[in-house]
Amino acid sequence: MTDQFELNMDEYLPLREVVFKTLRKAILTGELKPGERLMEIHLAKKIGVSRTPIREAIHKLEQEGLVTMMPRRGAIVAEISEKGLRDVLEVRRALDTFCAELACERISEEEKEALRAACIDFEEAVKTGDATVIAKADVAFHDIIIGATGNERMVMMINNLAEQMYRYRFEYIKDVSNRERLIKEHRVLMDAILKENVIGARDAAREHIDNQEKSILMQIHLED
Amino acid sequence: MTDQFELNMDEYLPLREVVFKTLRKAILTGELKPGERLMEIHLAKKIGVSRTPIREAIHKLEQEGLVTMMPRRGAIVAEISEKGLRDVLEVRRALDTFCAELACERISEEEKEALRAACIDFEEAVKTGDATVIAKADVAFHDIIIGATGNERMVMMINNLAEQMYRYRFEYIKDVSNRERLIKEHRVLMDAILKENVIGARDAAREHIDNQEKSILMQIHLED
DNA sequence: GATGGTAGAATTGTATACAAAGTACAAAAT
DNA sequence: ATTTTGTACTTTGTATACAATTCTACCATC
Repeated sequence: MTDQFELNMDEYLPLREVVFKTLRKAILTGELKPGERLMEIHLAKKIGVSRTPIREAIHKLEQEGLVTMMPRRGAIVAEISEKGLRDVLEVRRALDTFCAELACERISEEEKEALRAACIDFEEAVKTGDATVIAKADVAFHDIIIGATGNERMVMMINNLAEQMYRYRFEYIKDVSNRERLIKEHRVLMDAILKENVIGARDAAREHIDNQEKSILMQIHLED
Repeated sequence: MTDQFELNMDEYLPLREVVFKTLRKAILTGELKPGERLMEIHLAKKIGVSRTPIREAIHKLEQEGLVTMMPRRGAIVAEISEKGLRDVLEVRRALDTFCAELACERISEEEKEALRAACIDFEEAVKTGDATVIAKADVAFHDIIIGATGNERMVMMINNLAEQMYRYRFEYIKDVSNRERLIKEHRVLMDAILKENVIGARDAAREHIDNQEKSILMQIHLED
């Protein structure tokens, strides 16, 4: 009587989506480096499809801000300037602090429980020392807060902004010296939200982004 | 000695862009109504191009949130729910208040002058009574404030959010009873920014969006 | 040596062809 | 009368062909 026949009838994914995900991953992991050209025929041959889905995927990546297109001369992996990063972080600061406020007002009991669990998961992840695991746990923690706003548009927009910074964020997490601070910041943010302390949550969220910005900008400057 | 040779070397626009703009305008003006199907062959014949640029334009519209696609069954003009509108407005509230704050801190003398001019232009536009003219002057006024932040990403994101609501916003402006209030709100917001009164600017921006939300939601409910 | 022009290759933009899936509707079955 | 099913017709997804533009390299000219 249950939906036991809910077997995945919807396993179809257009090739353009497959290609899109493939290329996005390649960009976010650094396999495709900023400035590198994306040539349709080459990618088509490499991935084993025709040019059409490649083009559609590249256009989607352009909309996401991960590639830059110039008419009649193709696409390159987007180069993000320091100014661009600052801009992204500035928007995130506005949205994340707002999310923290909203979360205080709207978070449900289930979400509170999930938040506690995610906070502990994050601390466990730090213990493993694996940056990939830590990054995932970090994303999960923040997703709960953002999701607690109940605002799907907000979720989409913040996810997109986060994507822009994925590479730098990952480097930030790899830096062991940041990890204890991250744990502390998560705790402060969580406690404020659990107590529905709006001002405390907002301040904690701002502090969290500020520190992220400092580290990322420092790291960028080191790269020269 | 000026840039008098800046002649439009870049008059080339890919067909996909032309089609995109055409369709977007049709959606925003209500010529294509929410729920209406966008069929590639029909549009191709109507506009006089092949399916390829049509497809690319539709995909772009999907990314902008103006159309909804279902794999293998095509695209429809996006239907925006009341919840969706509330969500958009909520994000705008966060961003617009933040922009107002930033504008106080960063606005240049030239931008202050432009803001004064735009405010007067808006009042003049209201006198004409033409909703299209008013809407344009309104957009110009807000564009100066957003632009004063110097954050290009912010500009892009707010523009996209504004686009989602264009139809409703337009109805709002058409309602004569709102116009005097709009003038007053613009004045209050401008004065706060010119005086670099951060708190006043933020409050004025919030009030501005709150009133917009009230009117738009009321209008939606009337439509039933 | 620098400049400019030209042929050819490479690449993107657009159109079209073909395959696969979805839709609509009428005839048949219950 | 309602549901099922078969079939013709649309429509989308992908591949490929062709056109237009840009890039590259080389040669001629100054």
